[in-house]
Amino acid sequence: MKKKTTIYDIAKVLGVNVATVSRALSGFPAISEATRKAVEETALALNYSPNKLAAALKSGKTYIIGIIVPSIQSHFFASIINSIEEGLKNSGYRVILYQTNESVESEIKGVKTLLEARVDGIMASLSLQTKDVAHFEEVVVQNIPLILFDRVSPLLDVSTITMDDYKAGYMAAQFLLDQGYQKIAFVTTGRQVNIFTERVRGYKAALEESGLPIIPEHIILGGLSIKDGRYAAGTLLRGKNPPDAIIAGDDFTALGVIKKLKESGIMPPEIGVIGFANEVFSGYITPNLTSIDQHPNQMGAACAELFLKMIKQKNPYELLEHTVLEPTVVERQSTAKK
Amino acid sequence: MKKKTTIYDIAKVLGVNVATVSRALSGFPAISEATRKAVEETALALNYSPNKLAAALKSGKTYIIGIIVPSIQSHFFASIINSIEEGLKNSGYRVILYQTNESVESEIKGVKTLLEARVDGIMASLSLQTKDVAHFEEVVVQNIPLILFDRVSPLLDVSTITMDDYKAGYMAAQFLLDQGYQKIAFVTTGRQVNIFTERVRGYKAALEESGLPIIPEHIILGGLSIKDGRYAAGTLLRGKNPPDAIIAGDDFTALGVIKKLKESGIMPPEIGVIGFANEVFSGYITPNLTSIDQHPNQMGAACAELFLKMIKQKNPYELLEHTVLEPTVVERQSTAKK
DNA sequence: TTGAAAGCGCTAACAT
DNA sequence: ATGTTAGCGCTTTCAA
Repeated sequence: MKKKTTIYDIAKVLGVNVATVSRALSGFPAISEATRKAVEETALALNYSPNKLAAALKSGKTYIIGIIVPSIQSHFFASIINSIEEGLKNSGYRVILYQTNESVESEIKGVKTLLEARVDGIMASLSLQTKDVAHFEEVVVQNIPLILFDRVSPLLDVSTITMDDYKAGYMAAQFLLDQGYQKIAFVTTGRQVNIFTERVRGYKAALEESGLPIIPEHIILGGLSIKDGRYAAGTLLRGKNPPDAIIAGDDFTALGVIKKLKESGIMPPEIGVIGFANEVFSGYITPNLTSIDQHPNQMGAACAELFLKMIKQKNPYELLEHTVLEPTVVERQSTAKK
Repeated sequence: MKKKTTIYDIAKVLGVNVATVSRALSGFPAISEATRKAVEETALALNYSPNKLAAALKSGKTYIIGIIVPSIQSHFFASIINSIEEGLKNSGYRVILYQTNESVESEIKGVKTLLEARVDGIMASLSLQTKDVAHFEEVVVQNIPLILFDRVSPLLDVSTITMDDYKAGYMAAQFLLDQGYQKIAFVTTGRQVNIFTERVRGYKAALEESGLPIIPEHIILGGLSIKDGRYAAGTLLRGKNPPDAIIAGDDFTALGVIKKLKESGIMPPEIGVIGFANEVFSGYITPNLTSIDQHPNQMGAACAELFLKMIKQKNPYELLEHTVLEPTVVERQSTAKK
């Protein structure tokens, strides 16, 4: 292993002090132009690459921020991560990812790992399993900026970036009502996660406002997946009071619902179907799926912006923001009731 | 900012030496059970969190490996990353991601960043823009394990994990021929990237073996995207010798092709369509898209395994492996010629 | 403008 | 089994 060049090597070559080299390299103002130039040239000649570890150890800043997400495979989270990176690009911050795969244990491990790596900040979206959030408290105690996005917890007194999920649920139901549908079912997860419970709340509110009854059999709390969607659709069709429209907790579930409907000889929009997340494929399946867009890019950009604001203050927690983004209905064929 | 607990604090409390604490914490064998227990308890009581930075600075090992990919948004790369993480999970290695967004400058910056972070290894898939790979040479010079996957370069003498892209192209064409298609077009990118050129080579070989002519107008070298697919399909349909089947460089492009065909009143498999990557949506669009599966999970697992092998040797480059994975045709409706 | 020197928190010889 | 001690490569006072 070739020994790496350090500032000592540069200092020795030039016959100056390491401190001078350090200053020259880090853009310290009180340095003669000649020295700076000489240092830079020598650094290049010796193929010098600064050891950020040492700098971080000394300065206490790693310029790394950690992102904890349930899964990187989902287009929603991948887009958020993309936008966070984009928003942080010019600030010198790099990003480490940690996937929880919807497991709390993994999430706990992730927080620990990031803390040990001495990241300068953490952005997290909670796993479906997460109920207790004690593992995040250490982040706050250490005064490290923590931002929760999308899946947040009221138990944590930190800044958040979320969707207005109540409104999203309301919008989905109202949109179907406006199209003329009357018996609207909701297929989602039973997990007590705010984004999902809020959507159901919004859905119920829309029905009530229209004077429609809330039918318990129309709310199916299973899982979220293509398979769960198919299963739930089957249950609804066999029920004694089949719906004329179905809201699915995400687009994958909606896909399963559509599959089952088509197999049963029903082609949406005969029964209306609407999903959440506006995945890539949603515009291309048959029929195209109407979906609630949750604007992951806005969410990621907001995370980055907020983080940069937080680190500018002496105490990051001086500032507590709760940004709520507005969902949008992306209208397509699956709800085009004539 | 609360001052963090260090091993010195633990040592002071217990009246032992820091080295003892360090040993107890890192599972050094020659330590009395009593001491180990006392140290562990005190560590817990003081809410100790090891500073990996300091450990890394001293030991020269960060236990972080960097992954450079063109984009995390693609299901293909997301799956690979997932599998790498999975394969590394129990070895203590963590993963930093760097996205190039298909830009060389970004790739160069990524290599520099990872080197500065003193990662213990780098796994990379080249951007479409990348021709010169000098920026990766420094990694090899520093004797840091470098593995190239999927999009590799012959200019770099490192281990690789790739698909047999020649075979993939051959399989796609042969599969269509077996279905009875005769005039097969290929829509892909003109970039001189091995995976794409190899596929075209395989495609040509299959045609030749069947005694079919290679028609230059049937090979469209534009870009890879839904838009590019639509455009290329339009060009092919308007040509004086329209094809009866189209191979698209990826599933998104295939999606564009299908869209254009449907708009022109042609429903595949009337004209056969086949894509690459077997994206999530491919099984759900209408008609379902036949696609060449590139087994990203196998690729990620192979990367992780190879990396672990490399670091086990004194000289990581003592071992040079070139693993080539086999593609698979996932047959669906878009090629079901009767 | 530059130099000297003290650490950041940990590990790993080398001693005992 | 445990203690001593010298760094890892850098930043950052304090002096000059």
